[in-house]
Amino acid sequence: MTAPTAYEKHDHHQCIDEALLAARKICKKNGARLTALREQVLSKVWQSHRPLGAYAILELLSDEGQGHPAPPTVYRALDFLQENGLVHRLASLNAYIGCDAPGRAHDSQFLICRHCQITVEVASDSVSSALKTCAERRDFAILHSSVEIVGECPNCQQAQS
Amino acid sequence: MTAPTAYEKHDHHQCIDEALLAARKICKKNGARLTALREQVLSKVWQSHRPLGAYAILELLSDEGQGHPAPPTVYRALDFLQENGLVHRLASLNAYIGCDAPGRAHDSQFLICRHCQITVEVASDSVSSALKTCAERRDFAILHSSVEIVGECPNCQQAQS
DNA sequence: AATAAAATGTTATAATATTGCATTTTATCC
DNA sequence: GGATAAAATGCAATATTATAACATTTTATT
Ligand SMILES: [Zn+2]
Ligand SMILES: [Zn+2]
Ligand SMILES: [Zn+2]
Ligand SMILES: [Zn+2]
Repeated sequence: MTAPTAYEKHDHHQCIDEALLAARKICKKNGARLTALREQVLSKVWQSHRPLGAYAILELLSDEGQGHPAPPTVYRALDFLQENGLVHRLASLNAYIGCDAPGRAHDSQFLICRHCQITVEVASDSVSSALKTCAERRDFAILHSSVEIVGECPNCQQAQS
Repeated sequence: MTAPTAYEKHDHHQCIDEALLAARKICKKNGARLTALREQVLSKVWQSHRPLGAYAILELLSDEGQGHPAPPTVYRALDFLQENGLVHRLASLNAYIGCDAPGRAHDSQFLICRHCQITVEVASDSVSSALKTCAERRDFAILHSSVEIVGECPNCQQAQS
């Protein structure tokens, strides 16, 4: 099994299902409580491979008839999901996306298509080690790092020409 | 002459002066108008090696008795400065910092001390090329990229122990 | 000097995020 | 099982960051 690359057509329900399964497993291991609300937020985040803003998630929850939750509800769920490595926040977009490799410690590296917004998480060892070397050279102790690369995905480049 | 490393004690007035001089030169070359207001904003941004929020800049301008400018005033100046490569925006902090190498095209790479907030811009070729390779491998066309590494600067690490 | 373009001033408002406190749900202890 | 504590959620208000829309002023061009 190869992971779907997001750009390609794929059975996206599988992405959501896998994400939820992985999340349950990880939370169990961490002794963290993946409540119904948190699962709902996580599945909204996974509804596409595009980053989603907190207020967009809020609307989706409303639409689903879960009452009309207030912002803190969503932000708290997102905080929980981030703490448990299940979602990442993309600072340049004020938006959130499901983590592709939850459970493994890793920094945050993304390719973001400015056209279609499809965003893929990458886990480049050479990027990571370049960052590490760069920091070490300056005696800087890394706590966490984030890489956000904005550009055009293969599909959108083709559509252009 | 070696560039001050921000962590070390240095004559910071020189940083500000150099930044202003460089800015004038670049704007002249670009046919861009570095107005009094824009210079004021740029020097506020350079008042420390710490990223500064738009509203903080606004306050500094007020304190200086330039009247009480409104947010758009500052945001417009910051937009101008960014377009001309004189400041960078740090998305993870919603804050702005003077560019260390204006004039040369480069992506945005920073080491941010979460303790003292001192932030240094780095220009690591190995990071840049790792990013490039990583994107190419996925047929992703980079428009721009940003790297924000959060951790502890050498000074704050020492103070710890 | 007349005109157009660019920059700034001003007011209002949008978008994102947090604080503080009440209530409910879940876990823990006896 | 019932009492207690801890965690999660609901909810109202508000803080923070950023932009839109339009009037006025300044600067450049003719
Ligand atoms: Zn998918
Ligand atoms: Zn695309
Ligand atoms: Zn300095
Ligand atoms: Zn520090």
